[in-house]
Amino acid sequence: MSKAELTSSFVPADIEGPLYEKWLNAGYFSANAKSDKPPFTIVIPPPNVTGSLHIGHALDHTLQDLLTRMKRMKGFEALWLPGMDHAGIATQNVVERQLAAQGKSRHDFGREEFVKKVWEWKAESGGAILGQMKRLGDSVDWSRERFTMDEGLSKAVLTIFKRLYDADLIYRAERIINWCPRCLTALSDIEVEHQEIDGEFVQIRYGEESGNHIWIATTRPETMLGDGAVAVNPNDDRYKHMIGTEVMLPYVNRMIPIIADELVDPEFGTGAVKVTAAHDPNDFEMAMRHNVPMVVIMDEHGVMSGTNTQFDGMDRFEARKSVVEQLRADGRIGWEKRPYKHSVGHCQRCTTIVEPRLSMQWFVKVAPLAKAAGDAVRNGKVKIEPEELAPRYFEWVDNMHDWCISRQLWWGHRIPVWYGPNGETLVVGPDEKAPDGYKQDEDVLDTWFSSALWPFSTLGWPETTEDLKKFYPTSVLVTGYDILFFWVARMMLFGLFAMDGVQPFHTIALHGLVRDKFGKKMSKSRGNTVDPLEFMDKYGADALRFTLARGANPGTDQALAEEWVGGARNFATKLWNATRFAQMNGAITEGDLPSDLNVIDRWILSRLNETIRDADKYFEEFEFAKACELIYHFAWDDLCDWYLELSKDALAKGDAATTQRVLGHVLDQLFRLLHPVMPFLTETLWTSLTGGESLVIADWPKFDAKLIDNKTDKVIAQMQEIITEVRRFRNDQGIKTSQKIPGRLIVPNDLTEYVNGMAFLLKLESGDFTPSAKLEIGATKAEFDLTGSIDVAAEKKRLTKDLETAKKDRQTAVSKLENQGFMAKAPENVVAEIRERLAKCDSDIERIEAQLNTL
RNA sequence: GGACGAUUGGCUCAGCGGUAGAGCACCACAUUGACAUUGUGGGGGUCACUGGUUCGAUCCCAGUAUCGUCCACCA
Repeated sequence: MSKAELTSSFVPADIEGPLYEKWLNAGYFSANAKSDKPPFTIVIPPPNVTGSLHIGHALDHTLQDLLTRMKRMKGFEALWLPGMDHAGIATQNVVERQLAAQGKSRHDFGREEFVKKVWEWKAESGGAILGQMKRLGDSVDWSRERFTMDEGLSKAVLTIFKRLYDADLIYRAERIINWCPRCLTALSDIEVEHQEIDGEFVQIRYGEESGNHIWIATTRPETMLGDGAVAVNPNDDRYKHMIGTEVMLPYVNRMIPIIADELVDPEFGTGAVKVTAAHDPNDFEMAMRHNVPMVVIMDEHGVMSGTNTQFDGMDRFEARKSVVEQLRADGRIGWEKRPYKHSVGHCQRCTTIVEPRLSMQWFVKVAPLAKAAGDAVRNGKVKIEPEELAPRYFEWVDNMHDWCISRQLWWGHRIPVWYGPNGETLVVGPDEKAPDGYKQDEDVLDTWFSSALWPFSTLGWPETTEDLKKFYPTSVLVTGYDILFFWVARMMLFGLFAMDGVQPFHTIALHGLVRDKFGKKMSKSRGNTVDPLEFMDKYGADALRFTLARGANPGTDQALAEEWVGGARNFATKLWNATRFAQMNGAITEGDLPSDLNVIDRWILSRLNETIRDADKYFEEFEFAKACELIYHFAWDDLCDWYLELSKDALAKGDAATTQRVLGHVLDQLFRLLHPVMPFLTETLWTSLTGGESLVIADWPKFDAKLIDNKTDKVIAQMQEIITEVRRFRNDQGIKTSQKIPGRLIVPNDLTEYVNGMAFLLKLESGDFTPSAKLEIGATKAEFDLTGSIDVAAEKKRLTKDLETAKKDRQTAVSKLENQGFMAKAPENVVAEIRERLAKCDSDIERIEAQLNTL
């Protein structure tokens, strides 16, 4: 391939699409497997179903793709396990919302037709979101994409269901579950979000004042209609005598017993608790212990029903008000606390307040599964990065309640249980059929039930496929900590169970969430969301990727502002122009590195190798932010600001084969190192510079210890100091940057070779002149002819300031060296360093004072 | 009520037992031939507070305060 000259000084806006097509068509993403290394498999979360790319997905995707690209360059066969799942509430909600906009509901279609409709919509939006993800430059071989809803993976769902059922780990029972009256389905515990709300807390009297009566306190007065008992603590002296007696429940006119249960906290409220067994999990527990009747008083919409009171037909919140009013009118209310802050569960999807409700559901018995999932991390089979997040995982896994897996939706995997005409129950596995006359359970499975199968179902399980043998267990799961419980922990539960104790992945790498520029959570209602597509349009996919990767400290949220993306775009431009400069100056990318390297060459090669070594380490440790920071500063500061600048003189003279080769080498390696983060840009620059086929299939840069040369740091630091000082002097004297002035540098021996280079940068013209100003920078002297008079005041000000600083620094050093404790206990190198510092301060002070005197 | 984390320049965040860092923002100057999506120079922080350990603490320890997140059956 020939080298292509870069013409414009800006990165073209349209490199992404064509490049991605090129990679795809060339088969780079699937064809570069090198078999001498174990496969690197990465599990990726199913994209959301909102139909557009969310910034969180962009982050996920960027990091996953980054690792994949790096591993491929390192010679691993790196595989993504992509797919689309989300067979759950979210998907159904979206479609139902669309139907509602047309004044229709799913019931206008019937189950079969509705499911078909969701499929159509899903294919469309799924395709859209995949397209958007591709714009980020993913290196997925999408030919392996699988839908868990398709036949093959339904098989996995059937298989695991039957296995769990046969192992007594799935059961059906009537329990209190979280019910969303809007989505009309059961929810698992983690699909419920608890929020503090302003509620009420009221004291209510059961029974007549004249007779046996008791004051209870509740935040949910309307549920009194379903009370089956009142509970008190058995050791509560106030109520001991009442235990076993009965009180009259108002309106319902039923006598309910007063029972004793340890669960009741005598300190709280009145110390007497109403027991609404069918609408509260605690009450349900107590009711089970004491045989209290369970009365359901609401229908699935949260409307009061079946109480045979005037409240039937009222919405639950309306009923609450109404019940209190009636009680008040009847003199049954004691104190009322309003507002009363307490925590109430909301449906994660639609924010409706969840109604605990007694109903028949399917559950996974999690205790043994969760134990294994916890142990896998405890015994090191699976590592959580960063490890600070492990306690969260343990807390959840070790205290998990049984998982309600049935959903009263139409979209999803139907529960594979069939009921016979005589009450038979039959679990139908794959390749089995229920007998005629049997009817399938109407409910579908929780999304996460099938998502939990991801690491192996996408590889063909339950068949023992070649893929499964090769790629399971997978290597790394990269995802946000927000779905640690939803998805990650569930994959652990099922993976360990289905695969006979083999973990689904060895590392869980958790990143944080993307927040707005002030670190606030993004939300539509707050209006502070950002659109990744918009940023990609404006600044390019690479700029977005770089921004996200640069902000990705493990497990930590990152603030994202448009300015940061702009900054990343600037970085891209910088690299672009550095490459143009290299091309214009004949950078060479072939052949061995020359042996006649000067100190500047040795320095940049040393810095390059340090950067390769450290950035590689950081990438491997999922420290993306650190790796990016390192590369950024190497590229911009070391390479562009110093190496290129210091090389200009030599390059301008046209006798710089060594510099040309070193420059070509450094850029070549830099682009390899940066490729996983900025694939499009580096591909363009690298192929243009080297004429290579593609960076995607190039080798990862190799750290070369022989090129580390720390002695060069000191020399370069000296040169940097000289240049900075002279520039500062020029600046203080008001000399234009572009203006050449007569001047010369008198440097110590080790710098003589670079005098011309420095003078070139500082726009100093040698020749005969009478110095009108002098500077001393360490062992270097600088002399200038400023023709006119120099600005004495400015120079004095500067020197005085420097003098003060030097004196202060000197004092610090002196007091340390005079400190006997320090001298006795501090390590030698530290003492030596302080001594050096003192010496430098002394000479600085002497020099500055001398200069001041001459002014 | 538990768990985890945070508190560092105007903003967002790194960092570290040995004279405080970045990006952006700010001020001044500059249209120089890689780059104004730039360059050069500059200003700005007693590293939340209080104790302790240490020759030395922004860093380690304890406590306090504030904030954030997650978990939890407080009616």
